[in-house]
Amino acid sequence: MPTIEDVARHAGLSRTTVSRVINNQPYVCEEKRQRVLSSMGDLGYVPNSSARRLRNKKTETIAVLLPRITNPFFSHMMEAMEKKASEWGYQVIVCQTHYSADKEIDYLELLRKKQVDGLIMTSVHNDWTKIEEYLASGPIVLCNENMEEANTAIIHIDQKQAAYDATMHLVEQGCKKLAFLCGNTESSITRARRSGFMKALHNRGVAFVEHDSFQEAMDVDNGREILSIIQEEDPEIDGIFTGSDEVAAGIIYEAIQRGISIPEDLAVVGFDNQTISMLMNPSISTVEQPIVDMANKSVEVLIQHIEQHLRQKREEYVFDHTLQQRNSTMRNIAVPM
Amino acid sequence: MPTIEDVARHAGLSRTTVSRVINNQPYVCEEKRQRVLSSMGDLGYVPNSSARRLRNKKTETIAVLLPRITNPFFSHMMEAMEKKASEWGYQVIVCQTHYSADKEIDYLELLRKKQVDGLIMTSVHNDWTKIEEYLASGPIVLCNENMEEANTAIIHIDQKQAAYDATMHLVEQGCKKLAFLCGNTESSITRARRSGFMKALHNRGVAFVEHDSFQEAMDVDNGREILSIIQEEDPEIDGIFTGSDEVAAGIIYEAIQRGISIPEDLAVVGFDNQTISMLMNPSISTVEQPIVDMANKSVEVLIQHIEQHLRQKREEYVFDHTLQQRNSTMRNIAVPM
DNA sequence: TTGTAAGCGTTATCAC
DNA sequence: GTGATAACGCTTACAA
Repeated sequence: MPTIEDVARHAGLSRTTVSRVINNQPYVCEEKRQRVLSSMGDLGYVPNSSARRLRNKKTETIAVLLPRITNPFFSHMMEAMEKKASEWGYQVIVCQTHYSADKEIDYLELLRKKQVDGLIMTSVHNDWTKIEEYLASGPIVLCNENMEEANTAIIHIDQKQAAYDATMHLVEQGCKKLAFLCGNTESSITRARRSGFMKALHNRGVAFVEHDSFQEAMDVDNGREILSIIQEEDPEIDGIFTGSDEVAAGIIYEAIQRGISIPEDLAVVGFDNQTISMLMNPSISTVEQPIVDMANKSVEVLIQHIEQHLRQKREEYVFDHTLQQRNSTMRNIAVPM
Repeated sequence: MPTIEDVARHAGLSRTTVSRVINNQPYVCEEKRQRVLSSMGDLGYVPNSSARRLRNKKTETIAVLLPRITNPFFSHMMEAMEKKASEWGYQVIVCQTHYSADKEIDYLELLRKKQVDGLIMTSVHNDWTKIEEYLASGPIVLCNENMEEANTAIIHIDQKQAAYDATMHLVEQGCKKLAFLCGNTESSITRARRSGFMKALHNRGVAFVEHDSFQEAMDVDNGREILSIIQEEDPEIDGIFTGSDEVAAGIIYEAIQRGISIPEDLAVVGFDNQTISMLMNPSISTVEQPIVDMANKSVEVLIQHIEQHLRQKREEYVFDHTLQQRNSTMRNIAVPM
């Protein structure tokens, strides 16, 4: 592979001049500019990324941490983030934590090694005090989680209000005994949603059920298992708040197998308005989040922080959610499927 | 940020010795090794990735090209690839081509810039002769596509046989007039599947329909539109081969809206055995590919090529597929849902 | 407008 | 065992 030195020699000029041409800098006359350009062409020269990164102290790369890319919520986040980053000339490294605090730390280390200029976390599995240490090495943006103590940019919806809205909807449809499901037990999201759920119940005096296995509800299989448990242990439950459309889909699938009718016997509300929520039969009522807008904002804020060396300052962006009412909850009013 | 120089000074030793400790090299006595280790701890030293990349001429990073990460087929590929790469200590850059040949070239350039050590393509939008030029800069593995001319490692299933199997299944269920849908028109996959589809028809003398809009069928919305077109233009079609479960789901969704009964009026077969194919009601018959195995193999082969400097040699790995028969096609025999 | 030379933070070579 | 020193390929003062 030819280096800048080779190009300079071939063009009969100095490395400096070649460098100026590469970087579109002024102070190089048109004739020499052309000579450099044609030498670059002749030799098939391409600037070496590693050398530039070392010299310029920037990588033009960001890392995006998420649990698993197969979860549609996160793949939609990633799609938008990669697209936006690419527009700004940044590369994106995928970092799947698989819900592990240790893996999360491994990926945060990318910041200290200077392998990335900045990092977006869409899920959090360590305490903020632990994560905060990494802010010294580069900017971190939280997208989705809202940690109260976090002194950095955070992008999210009002999870408490969203859960409240969804739960109130179940209550209004006449549910008398509700179950609350969530993913990662200790996340800020779960705490906020639980609090919104409880608030809605409190207002109406409806009963609810806690169960250990309702604490790790992430995917279709979890949803199926949970419906089985509910049938065995507490068949009186007639309404379920789930934290994801996949879990809701699993519940509905299993309910159909067992001849339980949705929404009459059991109303179910999902989260995220994924394609599956529209496709299921019955379709799934769900809370819609503006995923693409949130993703775009996260990347913009991160790149701004990178380029302006901002850090250690809380900066909050709250996006709006909307409740999509569909057939998995609508008991009173007939809704065209 | 402290450098190796700072650590050396703090420990009262040379950079060389510190470097030896960092890289677990021999010829450093235990006492000094400890002194270095504790200096590193005191200063919070972390080796700078850019400097290492320049010096060692390797990035320990690979790029994975795919159309869109939200497509479940590709997100499952990516999940497995990132996991496997991570086990080997490699980072993964996501490169979404959005079906564009130009974007594909932009990402191939990562190889020439030495920003990645190697690259996996899961879809191809340029001619092989164009892509081949990049082999000079680093290894490329094709996972999913099978280009006949490609002199590199390729991992795939027998798409022709898979399409043949799926089509024969439709024929055996009594379909008299079939439609063939596919994604990217000019891909090797489409060519192979079309040829398998035709072979099955040829054997049985069944009719089939071509239509321009059947050529860009990638997602749920495309599926819905296509069913509308079929209803208007050729309602006699009673069996559809789709290249993806999402398209099949869209077709089924729209068919239900219109009161068309599946599989009696219309049998539909999907591809990939995604979650959606099990969840839909009726469930979708589909061709299963061993995505995770293919992804793992691709990463292993790529890393082997990187570390052993192999290149320019055709090397083919063909994986087995299986047809999952479900309710979207099973007319004769009742299958428990 | 152009070129010389220093240095980004590592690691490999070679001498001690 | 240990330590100077010279790269790796690039950019940027500073000089000319």
